[in-house]
Amino acid sequence: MISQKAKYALRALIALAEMKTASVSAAELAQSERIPRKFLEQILTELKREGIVQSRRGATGGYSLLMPADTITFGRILRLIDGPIAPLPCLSRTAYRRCEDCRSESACGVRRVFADVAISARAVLDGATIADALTDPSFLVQNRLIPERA
Amino acid sequence: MISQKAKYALRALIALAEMKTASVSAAELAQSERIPRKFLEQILTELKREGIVQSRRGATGGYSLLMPADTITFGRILRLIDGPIAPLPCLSRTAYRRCEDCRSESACGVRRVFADVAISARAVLDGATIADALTDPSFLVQNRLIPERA
DNA sequence: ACAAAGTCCATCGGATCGATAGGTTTTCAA
DNA sequence: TTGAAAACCTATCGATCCGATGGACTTTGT
Repeated sequence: MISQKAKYALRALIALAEMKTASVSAAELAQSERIPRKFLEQILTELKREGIVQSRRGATGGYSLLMPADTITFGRILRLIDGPIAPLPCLSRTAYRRCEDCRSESACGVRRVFADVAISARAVLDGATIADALTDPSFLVQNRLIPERA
Repeated sequence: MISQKAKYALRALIALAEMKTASVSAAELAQSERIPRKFLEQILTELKREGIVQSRRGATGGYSLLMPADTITFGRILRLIDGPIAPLPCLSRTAYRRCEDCRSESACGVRRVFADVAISARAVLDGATIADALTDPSFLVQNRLIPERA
């Protein structure tokens, strides 16, 4: 199960991608997406630090995407918010950690099985982008973000 | 990330499958697998309640598999110990729950992407069994639990 | 100057995780 | 028949995480 926070982050990015307007305030975004405002602010700040989102302070300030929606992968957001995608620490590429009590990594049957899970999960999550998740299909076609939905 | 408890459960089952002897005490199993004994007892009790493992009480008591190792899937153990495999509650087959704040399930872009993750994760986990994870390959061949390792 | 908005940091209640502890019941063997 | 070994049951614990809230501060446009 992914965290609520990661869901919020993804939905916020999708909403930002759908907005034509230059920027949206956290308050507006919170209301339209039904996300607790202060919590959303934290999330957006993280996304900003990652360089995914841009902010402008002061009155008329707000947030906007800093990169094209079809270059922001689910995998990147998930790793940022929830940590490694791999189901075992010893299978993470981005945050490898040896399993404390494991005798031999190469002989570990549990690891062998979960390696397959990790591979396929990564394939999906590093392949899917915010653009793939936009709610209005006509938007996708109009903007040529995806060729067509398979 | 799967829980430590699920890892213990899988390792315990693998160890039980590898044992030729009729039954093993929790204490022995705990020592050989380096799992906290009392914690392991809880796990084995759960596995027993599920009908995966058998127990005999009293002196000379212990645990043994109640079904062939190649019929015990990773998916089953994971669901028992860690809960649903699906990354979103609204994608779980075994424990479906609507996402509280979701407007429309069918229009949810996040859901669409994670549906693919769920499908592939299930394919792997419901396909892999304890027999697939046994450490000693010769055991597998000898007992014809798998034809050969791909 | 003031209001609106982002930023920073602390805290909080509740849940979960990993484990430990102690007592009870069953069983076997001496 | 009694004592040890083992499963079984329930409670509790400390640490961490999760989801969220609050307040103080800074920046910015009008």
